[in-house]
Amino acid sequence: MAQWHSGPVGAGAASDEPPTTARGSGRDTRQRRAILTALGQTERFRSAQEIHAAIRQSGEKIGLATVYRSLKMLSDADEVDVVRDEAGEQLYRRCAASRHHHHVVCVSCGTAVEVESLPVERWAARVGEAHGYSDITHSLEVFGTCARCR
Amino acid sequence: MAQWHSGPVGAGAASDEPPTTARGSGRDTRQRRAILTALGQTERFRSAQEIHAAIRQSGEKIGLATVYRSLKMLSDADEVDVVRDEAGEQLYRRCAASRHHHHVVCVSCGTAVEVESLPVERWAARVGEAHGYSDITHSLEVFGTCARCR
DNA sequence: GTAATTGCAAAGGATTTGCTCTGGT
DNA sequence: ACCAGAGCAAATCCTTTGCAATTAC
Repeated sequence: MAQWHSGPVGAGAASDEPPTTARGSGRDTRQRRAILTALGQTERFRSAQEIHAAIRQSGEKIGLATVYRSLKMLSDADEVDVVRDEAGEQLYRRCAASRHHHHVVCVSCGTAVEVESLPVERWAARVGEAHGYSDITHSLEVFGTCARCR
Repeated sequence: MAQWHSGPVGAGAASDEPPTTARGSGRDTRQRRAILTALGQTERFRSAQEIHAAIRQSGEKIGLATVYRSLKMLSDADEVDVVRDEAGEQLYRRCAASRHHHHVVCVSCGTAVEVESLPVERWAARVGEAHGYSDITHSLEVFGTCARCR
């Protein structure tokens, strides 16, 4: 119940290796690989359930809880970005940038592009402090309809 | 399941009358008045459950579903602003401004101040369009610890 | 009188968790 | 061997809904 926000949602991690490599995130299991592969196959933000369904359709057998647990680990490790759709559902996507950034997300298909803006970052910090707040963070996402969905 | 964002969360409505007046939002019932009164008593963002508890503690009898339904109507009518905390729970607050605006929210107590920024609005529109998206909207909230909670 | 509102309680839906089993190292 | 990780089902938790009983107008 009403626990307050403690940090910005979303960040990212760079990746040179094939998306099927697990790296620092725990053991190298078949399921973990399947999830990383699935994440690497699209630039769309998808829900845990969609990702789970996609993996199953590819023939892999995997439990929903495993998908949730893995996505949690990956997001905690900043290896995937997370946004919430209007319904409050969490959506995941693998990001290229490792630095702080935001997204322009298609409201129709979830396809997103990464963007950054120093001016906005500064604006948030300045406004927060100007009102007497400290430890300023912010959440920001831009939504719209992408060219393909128009 | 993954329904995409369709509009910005939060707006507001002006109010000259006492916060206990219902105005255009449906019938004037005891419960509706209690909710508006509760909303008028704080500038903190609170969950439907917290508001429900607050009303009950004040002696009024009211059902949780009624609180949810009323808050939904009020937010649809832009009479209350809504934000989501980190857990995805929806939090409500009555806002003074009727124009589009954002908030600096205390991560500890939920107290918020309204802010606006044309530069950021423009930035969002420009960036979205620059990437080929149309019908641009955005969600933005600034978080921090307020002076009283420091 | 009539339609909007309320109140429960049940239903929903996303996410988490308990616990045992399996497989990586 | 050891223990992280996987499976599955049950449990959470916020929020919505069905439906009969009320109540505003």
